Amino acid sequence: WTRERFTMEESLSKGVREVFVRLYEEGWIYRGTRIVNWCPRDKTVLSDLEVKEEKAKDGKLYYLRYPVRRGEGETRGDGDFITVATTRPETMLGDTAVAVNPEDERYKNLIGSTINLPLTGRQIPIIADEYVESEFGTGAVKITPAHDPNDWEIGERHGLEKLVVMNDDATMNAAAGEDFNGLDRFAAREKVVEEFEKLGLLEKIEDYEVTLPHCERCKTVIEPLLSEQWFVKMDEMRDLALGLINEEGYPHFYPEVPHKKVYTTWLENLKDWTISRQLWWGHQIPAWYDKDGNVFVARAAEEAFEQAGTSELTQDQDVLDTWFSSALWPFSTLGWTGSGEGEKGREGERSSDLDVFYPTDVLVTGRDIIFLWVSRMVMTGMKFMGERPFDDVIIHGTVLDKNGQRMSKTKNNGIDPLDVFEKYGVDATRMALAGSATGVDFAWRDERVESFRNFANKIWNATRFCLMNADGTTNFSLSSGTTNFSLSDKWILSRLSKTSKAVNRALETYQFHEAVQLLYHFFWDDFCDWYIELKKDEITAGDQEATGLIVAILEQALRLLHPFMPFLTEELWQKLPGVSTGLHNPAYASAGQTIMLTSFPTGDDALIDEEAEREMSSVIELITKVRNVRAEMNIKSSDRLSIHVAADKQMQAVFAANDAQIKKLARADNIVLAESLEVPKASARAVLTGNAEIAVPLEGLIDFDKERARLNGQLEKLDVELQRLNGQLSNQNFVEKAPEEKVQELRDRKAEIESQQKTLTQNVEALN
RNA sequence: GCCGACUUAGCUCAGUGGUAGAGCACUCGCUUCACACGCGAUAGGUCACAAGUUCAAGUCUUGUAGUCGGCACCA
Repeated sequence: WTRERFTMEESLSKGVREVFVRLYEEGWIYRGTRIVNWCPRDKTVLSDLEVKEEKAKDGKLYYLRYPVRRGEGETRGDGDFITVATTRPETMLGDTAVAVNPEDERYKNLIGSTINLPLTGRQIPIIADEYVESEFGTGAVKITPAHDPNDWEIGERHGLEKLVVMNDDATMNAAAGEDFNGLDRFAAREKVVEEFEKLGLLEKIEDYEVTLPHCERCKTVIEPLLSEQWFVKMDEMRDLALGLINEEGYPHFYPEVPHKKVYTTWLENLKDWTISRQLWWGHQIPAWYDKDGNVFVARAAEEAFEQAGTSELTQDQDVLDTWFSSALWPFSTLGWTGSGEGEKGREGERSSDLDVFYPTDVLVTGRDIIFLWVSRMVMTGMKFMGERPFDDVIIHGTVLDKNGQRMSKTKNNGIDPLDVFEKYGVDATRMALAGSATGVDFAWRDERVESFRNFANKIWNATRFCLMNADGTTNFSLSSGTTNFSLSDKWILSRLSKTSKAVNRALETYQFHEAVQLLYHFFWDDFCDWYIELKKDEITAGDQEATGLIVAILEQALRLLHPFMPFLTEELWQKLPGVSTGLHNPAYASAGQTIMLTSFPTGDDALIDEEAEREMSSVIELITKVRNVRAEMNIKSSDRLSIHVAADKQMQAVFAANDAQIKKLARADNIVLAESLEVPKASARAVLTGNAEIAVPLEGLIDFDKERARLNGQLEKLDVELQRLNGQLSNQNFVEKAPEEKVQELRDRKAEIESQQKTLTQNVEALN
């Protein structure tokens, strides 16, 4: 927080003025009169990016007849009109020409003629311009250079007068004529149409689907208006950004599709950037004017006075587009002011933040500001730092409402994050969002946050359990007592290491949802549902070694979870016995004790134990099968069972070593291990992977029909899989062309299924 | 008009050419002493549609439909 920055503070403002002056001096910033996007309500100019196109409800196309003049002061006969079509009839008051395509046979003989422009008493020429498409409308276009960007360009080409007929609030001005002066643009539109009708010059009105530009902020229809503003020339800026992405591939977009292409295409078609705004809030433009209107661009008033040789100057009242200062963010926040302070690579100076941190690694943002912000940071970074501002850009999805609609104030379908925090907690919200960060838009679901609230509660309770018996436990380390590790210890350490490695891999490529899933399932399924349950007896009995180990594993898990659930994990970590600054990354050994400064676990290859994972799978499978028997046969949990297991010597040894844990979790009184089963007919049966078999004697409890149905259900499932395997294995092409490993894998699986089917079939027959 | 993405369980979404997954919801059972915000066991799929490539397609190619997004034009 010592580096908190705000673009309006002095240091950053200094950078803004520096950049403005330098770009002005190089001719990359200029002041000019152009057709701009004007919001008549906010009374400011807007950049193209702040204008949103929306379909108009009742668009109309008006066909207006302009009388063609025959001789001095008179028009031709009744039929001598040229008809133009327009969606904005009021702009005809500012027309200074009518244009037709030079090749259009209908109008060829009229080129060079003059029109008596109705309602104005003005006379305007008919000109020829390639821009006009003969097929569109009537093939004749009214030209209003001061109120339409395309018309303005035609006006430039033909040296037409640029007649401004509107005020800055979109009312008509005196140039529009006495009858229209002061009328709002839409009232003027109606009046123009009425007048044309009266004159018999309104040919027709057609319904017409039209999209209109709206002010992004206030939704008012934008008026294209001739206005003097400040612009950044984009030719060189665009080339800097295009060169970077085309030649060096920076920035890397995550996900690359579709953002890289959209970004590149936008750059290729870029027009100049309007940077002045008629607003109160912002960086005031560092330009001063003398009484004759001469411009002095300077870093400060004194510098302008010096240039002008007078202090009789007034500063430009306009401010800069907010994105102008934001465009400098990657270096202005690191101390760059252009004056040399804090800048890179200056010999003899101590290393500055700019030296250390620029270029940055990654920018995280939404796609709606790729053009507004990301592209401009790239441009100014290249221009003023000489290198890219960041390597990677993560574009995350947009949060939609529960119906998949974008949230908006007008629809009132937004959610208040503070309400969500209040209801489910900040950590749950954070993890729910991280778990949704796939780059794709996603619908907001309270239930999803709720599930992570439940997860947070799970972590809290698991920690509580570990701490209940941890009094006096101070010595914990994953490597302590290595020789005494039980199967479940080796298994959980292997799972922890694999999870750590996978989480790191996921984070390296910004797969946050993947990291969230890994951690959720490691903590809940592996650690809570299995490991804690397996170790419960040892821990509640006060086994110090077991407690030390479980605390060590918990401590690692909390570190892994910390970036996703910072408050909860810090709170719990502080409560763990034996935590100290000794666990910090060595660079922070002297800081106050906090989980924030511990190293992020990377996993330990030495702890990965495939054999332990295989053996543990067998134990889990055994317990699950017995639980299934219990559930399907409706055996009360208070009824203790006896479990008979037939397995090879190796598996017998595994089950024997975990006898106590199996009894506890399967709620059994004893386990009989042997090469083959010798049990009464009234037993429920199941098969395990690896040719093992179990039976649970249920004298007086078994329902033979139900057991038959249960076993047949399992047989059916196996049969479905077997059919598929047979299909593949009988395909000669598969056997010949698929990798040998894959073929062998299927053959092994087929053998496994056939063995299990054989056993299950015998079991069913034994029930008869 | 141009470009792009998406379409997988009831809902919201993951999914790396090789046995389709999660959370929530649903069904059944459980006062098992960390947690009912819980535990245990199930059920639920024509991976939008059609063709193609491949031994093998949710995954690659093409087309179609629908949904959404971006850009442009709009006399």
